[in-house]
Amino acid sequence: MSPRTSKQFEQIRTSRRTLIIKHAMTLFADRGPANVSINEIAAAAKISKGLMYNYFKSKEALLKAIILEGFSEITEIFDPDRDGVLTRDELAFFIHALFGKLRKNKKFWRLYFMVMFQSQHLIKKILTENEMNDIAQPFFTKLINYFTTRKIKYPEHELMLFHCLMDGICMNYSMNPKSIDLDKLEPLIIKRYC
Amino acid sequence: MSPRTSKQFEQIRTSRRTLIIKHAMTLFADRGPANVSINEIAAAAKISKGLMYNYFKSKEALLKAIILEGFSEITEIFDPDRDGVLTRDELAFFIHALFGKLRKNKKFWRLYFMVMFQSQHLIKKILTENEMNDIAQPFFTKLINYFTTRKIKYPEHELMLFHCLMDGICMNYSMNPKSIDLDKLEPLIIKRYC
Amino acid sequence: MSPRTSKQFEQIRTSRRTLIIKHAMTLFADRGPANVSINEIAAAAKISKGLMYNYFKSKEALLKAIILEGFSEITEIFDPDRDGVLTRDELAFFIHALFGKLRKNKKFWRLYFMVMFQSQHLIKKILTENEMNDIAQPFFTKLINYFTTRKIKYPEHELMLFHCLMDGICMNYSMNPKSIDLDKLEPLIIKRYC
Amino acid sequence: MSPRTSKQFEQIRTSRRTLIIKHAMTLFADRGPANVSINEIAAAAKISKGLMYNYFKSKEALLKAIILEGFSEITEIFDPDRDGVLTRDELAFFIHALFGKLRKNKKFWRLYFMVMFQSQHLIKKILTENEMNDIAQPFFTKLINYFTTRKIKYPEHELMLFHCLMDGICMNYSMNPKSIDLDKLEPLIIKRYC
DNA sequence: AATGAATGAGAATTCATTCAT
DNA sequence: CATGAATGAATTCTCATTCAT
Repeated sequence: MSPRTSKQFEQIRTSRRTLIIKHAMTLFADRGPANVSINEIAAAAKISKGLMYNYFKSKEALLKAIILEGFSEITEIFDPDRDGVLTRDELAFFIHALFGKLRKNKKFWRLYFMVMFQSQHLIKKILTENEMNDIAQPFFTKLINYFTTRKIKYPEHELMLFHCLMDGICMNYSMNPKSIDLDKLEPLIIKRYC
Repeated sequence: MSPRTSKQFEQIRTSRRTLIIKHAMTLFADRGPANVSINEIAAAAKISKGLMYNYFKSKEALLKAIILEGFSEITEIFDPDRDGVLTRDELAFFIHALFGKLRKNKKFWRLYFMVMFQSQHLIKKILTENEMNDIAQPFFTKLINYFTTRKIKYPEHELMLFHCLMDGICMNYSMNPKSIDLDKLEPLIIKRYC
Repeated sequence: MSPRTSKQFEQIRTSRRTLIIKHAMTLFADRGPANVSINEIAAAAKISKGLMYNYFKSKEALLKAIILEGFSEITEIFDPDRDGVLTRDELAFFIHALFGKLRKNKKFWRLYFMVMFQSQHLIKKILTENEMNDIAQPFFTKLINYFTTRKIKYPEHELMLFHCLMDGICMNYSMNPKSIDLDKLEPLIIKRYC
Repeated sequence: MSPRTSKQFEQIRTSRRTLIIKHAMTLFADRGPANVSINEIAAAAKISKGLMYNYFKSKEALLKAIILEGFSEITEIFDPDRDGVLTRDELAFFIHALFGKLRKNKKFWRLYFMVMFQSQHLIKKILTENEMNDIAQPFFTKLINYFTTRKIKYPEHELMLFHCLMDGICMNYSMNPKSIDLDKLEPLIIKRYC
């Protein structure tokens, strides 16, 4: 057998990393990061405790990585924007896309809310790195324009309401999917806002 | 010297208990129950670790006590209703009262959401004891009637939206009060729903 | 009502002391001294923790008192003996008396064996105080004479056997009374040795 | 450097386990399990507290392991017997073997009696697992036959006496070896019973 | 790269004992 | 004499992290 090439090593590293993140996320989301030990994560991912530290330098680093990974998945939906204007269809698409992500990543959302409430200092560090604001802010600005254009009296307040509604849906759905019927809610919201 | 009367002991116990709860709630809400040690709570309350256990038989019991105490404060707002019908004014009052509680008990709400996400098994035990459902359910039923009467097409979905909106507001406000302008939102919501 | 005389106080003290000892012995014997807290004893005796310390200056002192009290009950049977000779009837009576005490004080015997095994240092202190040896030794000497007179070849070894047999019976009976039929054993032993 | 093989790890584990058990048994036997802290055991074995828990998941588990280990050593003597009959020689051998074990494992016997008295619930759990009864019972049955064959009037009572005598010897010898001259007792007992 | 033995700081909890009243 | 609030040392146990191999 020929020795593995560095490319093959690279592939092993990447897939193993993904594996660790996958298992850690499930455990973290189910029981809270504080209640999951490195041991358990290693066991779930079928690697040794020591190797874990080869991939993530600490438990906090692992959590950060998971949050960041999840963010990039989710922040994509704020992305499009050729011009600077938000159309009805674009907003409808955003809502649709958001709900799609939510359905697909229930577990991540649950973890995200957990961390959000539990250790804001951590989240803030991550948010800065990720420049969350830079991503969401333009979208919010466009939403305000959108509401202004549609003669909404207090567009910033409308934005708040929209934002809180979305948060409430994400929170409730990620915590207890059965309590929220996303399929029914989606058209209702689109009808109301678009 | 005559021994202390049982009434004196009771006073001591009550005030100490309140003291512990006060400090524990602040710490729990700020950093999450899992990240606060009994030691820290005792230090904050300026009592010995041992005394903590004289008042609460475990950390979990302390958390439960705090949650229950907070609940009883909050569930009052679901209360009134002589007849079985919800009027516009009553709904407006409910929204007003809810926001009032929210403003007053930011810390508790933050803790509540935390626990909600972190340890649903715990919350479920408490909720059962507290018969949360028995309290909120009738209100939800009345809200559905309310929407039906007002010719809303899908009253249950409207309820979901209302519920999520309120949750989103409570969540965002308790986490970061500056991000939400309750005073502006209140009339807007009342106007929309009442 | 006239104030209590010092004699009345004396009576209160004595009966309370007895009460504490009674409850403590039961608890100690059932679960082992190390697994019973002062709190529990006080609760069982329906007095306050503080008062306990008025009667016994420490947990160890309480245990000592119990052991001593029990000893004096039991060592009585070694007592009689005007002359220096042990007759058949006297030995038979001793065996009978020993079994009588055993039946009556199962709990104490259990505790005694416990303490014996667990903290010999403690027992030794007590034994010295009580001059256990001074009490049992003359009896053992007489038993040796007794065996010698009856042409037993190795009287000291016979003593050992007798001693071990009695210990074995006491131990088994106190630990699990149902496993030993004292009523049947008594005549058998008397027949063998007297 | 190549990583350690699993066989090497196994060797480490076995030797460490033995080491811990050895030190723990000495300490437990000397002062009683309840009066020995994990700290002390770890110190005696010159390992860290944490490592103890890598080998035994709790103090109780450690105690169980010690008791079980000791049992298997001791219950061997109840073993042989092709046919169902106990001969004089076999009984003599049993007595000899028992005393041999006793001499060799004084410490364990002391611990065994301690645990027996202190926490019967624990012992019962272990005894069940170990099927102590299944081991001793057949032997007892054979002893009864043995006594019956030899025209002993009340064979079950004779068994009781034999049993108590043996217990008494084991107890006294394990507690204070100097008080019992096993070498002299052995032939006496064999002469009497065989 | 991989393993899991080993560490040690720190967490929750218990409890004998003291002491103000 | 009586009470029980209060203390603090000790105990069991957990777990992130390190490191020899």
